[in-house]
Amino acid sequence: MSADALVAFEPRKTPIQARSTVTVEAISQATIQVLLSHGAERLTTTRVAERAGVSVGTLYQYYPNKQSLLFAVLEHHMNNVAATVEAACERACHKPLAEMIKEMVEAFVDAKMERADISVALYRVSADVGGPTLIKRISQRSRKAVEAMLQTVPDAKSSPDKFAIDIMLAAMAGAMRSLLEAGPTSSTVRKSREQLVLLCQSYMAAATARRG
Amino acid sequence: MSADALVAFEPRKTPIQARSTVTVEAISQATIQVLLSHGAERLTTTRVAERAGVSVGTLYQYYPNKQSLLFAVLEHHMNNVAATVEAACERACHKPLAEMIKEMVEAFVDAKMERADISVALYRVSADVGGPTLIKRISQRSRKAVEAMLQTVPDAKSSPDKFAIDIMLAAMAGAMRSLLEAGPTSSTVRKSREQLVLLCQSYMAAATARRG
DNA sequence: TCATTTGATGAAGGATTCTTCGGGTTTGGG
DNA sequence: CCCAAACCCGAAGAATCCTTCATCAAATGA
Repeated sequence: MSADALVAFEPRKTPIQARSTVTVEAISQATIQVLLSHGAERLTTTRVAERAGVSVGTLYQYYPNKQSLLFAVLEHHMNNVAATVEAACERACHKPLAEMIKEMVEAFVDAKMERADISVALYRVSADVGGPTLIKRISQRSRKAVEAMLQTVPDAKSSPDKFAIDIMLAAMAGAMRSLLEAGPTSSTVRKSREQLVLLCQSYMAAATARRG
Repeated sequence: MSADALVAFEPRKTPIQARSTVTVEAISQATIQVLLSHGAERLTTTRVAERAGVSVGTLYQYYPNKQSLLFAVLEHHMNNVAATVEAACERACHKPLAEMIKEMVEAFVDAKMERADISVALYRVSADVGGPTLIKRISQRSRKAVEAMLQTVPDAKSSPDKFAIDIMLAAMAGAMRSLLEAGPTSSTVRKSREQLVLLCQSYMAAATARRG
């Protein structure tokens, strides 16, 4: 899935009148609902249109194909998580390293858990919709946010390099995925949350020491 | 995908004569080759049979459906990686903690890289074939191996609990997935390998200290 | 050798889904 | 009020693909 292959998922037409704006939003919501109620396997364009209360033809006026439906939802979800992480990073600037990491990780976990059902459903379709490409693009945003945050640590040691941050984020996201796909209880979520914090804290501390 | 849903992927008939053993193996190999050359999207039972040099009917005599083809390949691949990790754990018993982790992580990374192309292709189909369920089952094997290894650390501190080990393995696997899907260069692989070691080492050290 | 079991064939049935397009409806400005 | 643009409709085209089953071939072993 090359980067420019994503153009095949871009909207076909932009809503102009208020009427169509509502329609597009309804289709987007219907996509999520069908995904949750019927599963990715049995998500059809007809079913989504039906659920949205419009006809298939209307759907195809705004989304060029079935994949673009899921792509839009995936993109929105990931942007949402990335924004949450970025916000946490800004809030945590100038605090001690351990606290920075804690806030960032907890923000991520909480954002994912907020919509755990959607997260799990999207894992399933991610691959068919340019997920990896999208991930590359969006995780860079998070990486930069974390990087900026780390450069404000009070203690003036040098901070970990880009590579280490990428590893940390990938590890965090990967562990979270495992957790979500296993169907976590509120107890395991709580424990995972703190363990994930510890994981990232100890790695960042180690990566910092190495270079400092 | 519940655990007992996996029965739908189990072989339909077991080869008895040598002739059919060859056939089944050919089909399995053909599945991988079609997966790599045509992609998961365009992997059809007919194409696999064609590639294997048999007819579709023959294919269906041993595999109950299309998914079972991919399931078999996925299962084989994961068993292979798990076995490699287990072997590394046994070799690393009684060594210092840091070295244990190093050998385990490196064994995992190397096993994945050995068949990087297959790994990436399987990530794509994993979800459609009971991947998460299979992962749960097989990652338990790795967890137990690591657990056993950790109980032989010379230094007599208490070792991390099951939960921490699960987190570590999930993080390791998740980071590796990110790496593979990004299409790594030999340089990034080398760096990732050592960073992943550091990640797991520092986490295990921290988790041990907490409880010790 | 011959009957029985095992293995292989591949055309065709059956089902599903994506996507288009010709035609009707609504909106909003002039 | 009127018209062009925006919007919506949904039956039908077109393309795939999965899976079966009746039939033929090969192997086994008694």
